[in-house]
Amino acid sequence: MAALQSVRGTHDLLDDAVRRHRFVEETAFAVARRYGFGEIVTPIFEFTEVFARTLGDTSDVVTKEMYSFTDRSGDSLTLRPEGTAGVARAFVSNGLAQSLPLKLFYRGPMFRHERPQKGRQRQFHQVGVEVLGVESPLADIEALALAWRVLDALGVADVVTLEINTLGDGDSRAAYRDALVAYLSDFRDRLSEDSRDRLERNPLRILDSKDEGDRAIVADAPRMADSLTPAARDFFAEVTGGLEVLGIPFTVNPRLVRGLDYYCHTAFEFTTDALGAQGTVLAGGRYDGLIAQMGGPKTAGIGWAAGIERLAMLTARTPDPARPVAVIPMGGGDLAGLKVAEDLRAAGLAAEMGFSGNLKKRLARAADRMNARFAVILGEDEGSRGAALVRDLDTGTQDEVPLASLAAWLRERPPSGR
RNA sequence: GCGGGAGUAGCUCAGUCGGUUAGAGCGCUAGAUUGUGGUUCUAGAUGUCGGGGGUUCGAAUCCCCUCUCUCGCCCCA
Repeated sequence: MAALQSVRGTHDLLDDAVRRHRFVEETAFAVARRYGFGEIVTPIFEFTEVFARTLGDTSDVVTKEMYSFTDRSGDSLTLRPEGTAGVARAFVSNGLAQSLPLKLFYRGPMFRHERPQKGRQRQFHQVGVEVLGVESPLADIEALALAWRVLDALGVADVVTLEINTLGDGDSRAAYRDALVAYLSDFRDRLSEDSRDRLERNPLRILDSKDEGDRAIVADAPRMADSLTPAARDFFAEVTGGLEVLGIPFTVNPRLVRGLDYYCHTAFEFTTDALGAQGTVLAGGRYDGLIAQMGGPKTAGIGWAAGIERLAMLTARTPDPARPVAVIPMGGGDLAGLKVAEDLRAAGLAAEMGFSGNLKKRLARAADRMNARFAVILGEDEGSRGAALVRDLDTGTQDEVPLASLAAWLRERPPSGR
């Protein structure tokens, strides 16, 4: 291993990257709050069974991507690869069935041992929401509306498309799976190697194979829609109908399948073609059986998760950092300058000191690097009158302001955007 | 996990018949200039040439291994 470097697939966030990251996170939560969501924070690691049991034995996440380790007590623990399992576990652990319905927002790091690519890291970050205890498709519609509003608030709604499908209820899914396997088995020899494997483990996944040959075979395969029970069909119709009422654009993609076992009924993905191979930016679906499967009371659930890094790469809107006041002491009065800066900070203003170079250079730095709106010049002349010279770096005008009222003066003139 | 491409200063890169002390631009630091703006000028600092091994009198340059990034597959946010 060369010198000092971060672990493969992990990255430091610096300056702009941090700001973009937080912007995505805060924007998502701000919008979620408008929909009545509260925040939940769960540990970033759990007992391995929490993930193994909920995600399904056949999923790639469980079979080859988990960061698992044995701790000093001999327990097998795993860094969370996704958020829903932990939230579901917390729901059961804390007896939250008493508090239904619940609308929960979460954010934080996730870990998957995958080969890194652009938009794919081993430690990445998600924001996500879960709605628990609402069986009605209204919850699906609201969750999708929230997703749409978040993407819109981030300024990425126009480069993203919503694809949606139904996986049906348990009966629908079992019937469809049988029909699909029966059909595909006839073409077994012509399927790609990957898909022959999928035929055993997860036949639905063959539907969205990228292999040309597979696609030709799949084109004539039986369709999920034909296997849906009337109830499942009605459910999906209500979801799509709701999206139309709310004016949220979408396309039905009958081949859309979700990777994790716990999904049923509604499945959806917001994708973009601006990110290379990792086009999915936000995805989720309904998981009515999950909590019961974990040993809790039968509880409906729907949720989604979005990749913060992927969204951060898409969003052009990064808010500028707050513009500070630049305090520039002259005549060697550095400590006096520090005192003035300290008073401004105590009054709630952002203040930075400009120490080095002559006045000309200090002003240039204040305007350029610090992006300050005002420079407070502490000169000897003004100092003798108990005042400072405040220069507006945007307009070039300056006023002499008594030190006693400096903070109040500045507060009346909040720094505008860059 | 599989297959392709790439790694030289903080950033973008030049450096290929193997040949002294490895370069440029930008950025950084300081000065010109302790009292008025992003320009300019001058000076300066910084590299285990991703890491390890090998070939050679001599390796940033050729060979092997490895690490990381990147593109695609698998899969996913």
